[in-house]
Amino acid sequence: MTEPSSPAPTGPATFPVFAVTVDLVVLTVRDGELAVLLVERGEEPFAGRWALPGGFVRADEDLPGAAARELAEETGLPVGSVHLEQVATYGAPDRDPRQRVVTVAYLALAPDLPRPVAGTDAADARWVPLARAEPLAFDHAVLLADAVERARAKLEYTPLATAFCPPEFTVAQLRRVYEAVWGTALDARNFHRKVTGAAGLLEAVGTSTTRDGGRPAQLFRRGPATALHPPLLRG
Amino acid sequence: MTEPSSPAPTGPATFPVFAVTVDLVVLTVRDGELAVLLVERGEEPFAGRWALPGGFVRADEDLPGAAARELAEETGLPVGSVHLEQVATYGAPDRDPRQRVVTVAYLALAPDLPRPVAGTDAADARWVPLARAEPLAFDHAVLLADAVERARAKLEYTPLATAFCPPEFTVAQLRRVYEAVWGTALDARNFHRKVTGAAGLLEAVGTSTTRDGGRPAQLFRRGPATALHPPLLRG
DNA sequence: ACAAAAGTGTTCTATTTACACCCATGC
DNA sequence: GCATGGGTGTAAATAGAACACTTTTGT
Repeated sequence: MTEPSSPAPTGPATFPVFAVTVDLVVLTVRDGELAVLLVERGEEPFAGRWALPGGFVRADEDLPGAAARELAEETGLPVGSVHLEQVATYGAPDRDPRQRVVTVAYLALAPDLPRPVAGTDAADARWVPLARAEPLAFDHAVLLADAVERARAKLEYTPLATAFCPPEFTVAQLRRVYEAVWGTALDARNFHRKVTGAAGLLEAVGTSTTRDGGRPAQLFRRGPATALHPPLLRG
Repeated sequence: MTEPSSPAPTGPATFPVFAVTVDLVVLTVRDGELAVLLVERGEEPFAGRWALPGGFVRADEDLPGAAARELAEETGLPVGSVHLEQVATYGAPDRDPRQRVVTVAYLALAPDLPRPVAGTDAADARWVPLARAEPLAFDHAVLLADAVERARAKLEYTPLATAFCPPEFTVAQLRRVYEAVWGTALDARNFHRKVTGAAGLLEAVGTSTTRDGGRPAQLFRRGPATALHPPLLRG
C-alpha cells in the first residue's frame, strides 16, 4: 500500500474496523514501594481479575484527551497536576477475545494520594504494590512492565522523579522516589549534592522545613529544567 | 469507564469505529546526511505532496507484523535485516479529513541502499535528505520529527548506529553515522577508542580491510551488546 | 546528652577531552 | 616522498564513589 492513512476514496469501509482504547499505568510511591492503580474487572473475560484502568476513545477526542479524561475519572486528580505521557500501543489480533481492539498505553505519575478518590468511577480502584500486581487481565502485564521500564529509564536523565512528589518536597523525599523506583539504595550525601547542583532541577522555596526525626530539611519546588545534565545513573 | 478494553459484552458496536494504519519513518545515511524514505501521494487529500509510506493494518495482523510487511513492500529488504521499532501513536480526530484514523508510527533504520527497490509497490519512493523533507502530508512532519529524535537519543546509549551500517563496517563508517544523525563532528581518535573499548559492541572480523584513501581499516560486525556502558554523549 | 536526619568537605578513582604522534596504504 | 585516513599514547580536566565530619532539630 503506497497510500499512507488512505482508505478507498469514498464508499463503505474497505479496511478492517478497530476499537481504540487508552489504558493507564498510574504509578505512585507508597511506603517506599512503587505501586500501580488497578481496578477489579466485573465481567468476562477476566472477571474478578485486576486490570489497568482505561476505556474507549470517544469520537470527538484525541488520544491525550482520552487519557486525561480517564485519569480524572479514576483518580479525581485535577488534570495538569499529574504527569501523563504515551508509552506504546498494543494491537495483537487476539489481545481481546471479543473483538479487535488497539490500545494506547499511557504512563501517569502521581504523588502519594490518600486514596484513589471514591465517589467517582473508581470506587473499586486500589493501589497495588508492583510486586503483587499479578496476574493481570488481557496483556496488561506487558503494558505495565513497559511503562515501569519507561519510568525507570526516564528518572536517569529527566526531572521526572519530581512528578512523584507533592508540589513542595525535600531532597530526601526525592531520593526515596529514586530508591523506590529503581529498587536500589543511593548515597544520601552524594545524591543531595547532585540534585541541588543540577541547574534548573530544584528551586528552594524560602526557609520552610518539615520534620521527620532529625534536622529539618529545606523545601524545594521543581525547577524549569527538562533534562538532567549530567544524568543520575542507576547502579 | 472502569472496564478497560471493554465494549458492551455483545451486540452491535457501542463505541466509535476507527481505521488503524502503520506509518514508517525509514531512515538511512546518504552522503553524510540523514535521509528519510518518502512517497508522493497520488490522490486527495494532499495529492502530489510527500508522505511517509504506510498502510492499513489487516484484520489478522499484529502491529509489528503490519509494519514489517509495509517495510518489505516499500524497500524490498529482507525482514530481519532492518531495525524496526514502534515510536508513537497519533490519533487526533481531524488528522485525516476523510475518517477517523489512528496511526502507529514505526522507526526503521537501514544501511545506505542503492535505491528504494523498484518493481515493488514503491516505484515512486525516494530518499529525501531530512533538511528538504517538508512539507509533508497529514501530520507526518510530527511523526518524522518524533522518530528522528528517538533515533538521535538512542544512538547515545544503544548500539543502534550499527543498524545504519552494512553487515561489516569500519569504525570510521560508524562514526560518520553518528556525525550525520547528530549533525556534530566527533574526534575520530577518541571515538575509535570508545567504540572498540565498549564490551560487546563490535566484533572484529578477521584482518579484512577496505580502502578509502589512507591506511586500510579493520572490519567489524555488530556484537551482542544491547546497551552502551558508558554511553556516547552528544556535545 | 543522645539519636536521627540534613548537609558539607575531602580523597581517590574512573571517564572525558584534547592533541601529539606513529602506522599502512596509494600515487 | 607525500597525502590520506587508521590507530595508539598520554596528560590535564571533569565527574563519580566512598566516607569522615559538622549542623539542627526532638526527646
